[in-house]
Amino acid sequence: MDAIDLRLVELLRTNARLSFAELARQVGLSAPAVHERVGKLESSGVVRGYRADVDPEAIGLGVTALISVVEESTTDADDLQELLRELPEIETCYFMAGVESFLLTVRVGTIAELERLIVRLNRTPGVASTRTAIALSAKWENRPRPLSPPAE
Amino acid sequence: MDAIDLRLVELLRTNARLSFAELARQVGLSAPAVHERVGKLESSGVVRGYRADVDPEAIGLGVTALISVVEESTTDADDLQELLRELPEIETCYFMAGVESFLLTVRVGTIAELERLIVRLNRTPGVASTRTAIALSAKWENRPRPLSPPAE
DNA sequence: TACAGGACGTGGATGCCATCGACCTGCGAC
DNA sequence: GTCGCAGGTCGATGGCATCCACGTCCTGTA
Repeated sequence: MDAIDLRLVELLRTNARLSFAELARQVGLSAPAVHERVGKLESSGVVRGYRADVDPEAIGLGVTALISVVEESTTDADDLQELLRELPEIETCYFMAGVESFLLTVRVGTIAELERLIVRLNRTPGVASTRTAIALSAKWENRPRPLSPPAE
Repeated sequence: MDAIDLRLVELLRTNARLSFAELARQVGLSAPAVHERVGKLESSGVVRGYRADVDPEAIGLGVTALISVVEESTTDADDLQELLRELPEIETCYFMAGVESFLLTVRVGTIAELERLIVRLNRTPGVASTRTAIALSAKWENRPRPLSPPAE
C-alpha cells in the first residue's frame, strides 16, 4: 500500500468503472502495471468489490430504518448474527459496544413491511428487545472520504 | 424500469465492473441496447454512481461510530446539515424521526480522532448534544438485497 | 565487489469491448 | 392506414484488457 495504491483506491472509490487505461493515466503508470496493482488490492482484500450506488426508492426500498437489538444474556452473539444474516432486509449489521449489541440498518418498501420485520426480529431466538428509529431522509450515504490532502 | 432494468441494477449492485457485453449476455439483449439502458438508468438518477467497496481498515479508517445529534430548537435543520456536510469523517447522514434529528455514521483512524470529532460536533452551531455509539465490528455493510424471487 | 533473485515496471501484440451509425419493427395517436 | 417514436439489432472501428518477453533496480549473500 504505497501512495499510488492509495490513489488507485481513492479513484475507484469515487468511480469504480474507470478503465485501467484511465487509472494508468491518472497515476502515471502503464495500464498493465495498474492492472496488476488493482489485482493485488483485490486479492489482498483491500478492495472487496465494486457496487453500483442505486437510489433505493427506485427499486422499491423507500423506507430506511435503524434498529438496535438487545440480545438475551443467555445466547451467543455469533448465533444471533447468523440468524440476522438470513434477513435480506438488513443491509448492514454492526456489533456495538453497549447494551444494544447489534445495530442494523434495514431497508424495506413500506411501513407495513417494516412492522412485519420488527415483529420477526423480536421473535428471533436470542433477541430480548429492539428499538427502531426511522430515517425520514438520507442526506447522503456512503460518501467516500477524500484522501488527506489533495496532493497537487 | 421494467424487469430487465431491475436485473441490470441487481447485476451492477453486485459487481459494478461487469462489462456491457457481459451484462448483455446475462439479460439476453445486445450490448448497445444494454449500454443505452444503463445510460438511462444513470441519467434518470436510478444509478447514482459506482463505488469500490474498500476495507476501511486498509486505508486507515479502522474506527466506525454512530453519532446521534440533537439540534437546538432555534436552528434550521438545513443549515446544520450543510455544516455537517463539511466534515469528511461523516460517511452517511440520515435525518431522523425523533428527538435526535440526525444520525451520522462516521469513520476515523483512532479513538483520539473520534474524540476530536465529537468535540468539534458539539461546538458546531445548532448542535445541542450528541450521543456516540462505537461499532466494535462491522458484520457486514451495504449488502445488496437480492431481488424478490431469483427469476429462473 | 560481484552476482542471483525477486518485485515491479515497460512496450508490443492480440482479441474483446465500447460505442457509433444505419436500419428494422411494433405500437399508439390521429 | 400511416406517421413518428421507443427501443431493438447488426456491423464497423478504434480503444482497452490482458498476456508475454524483457529491462531495471533493489537487497541479501558469498
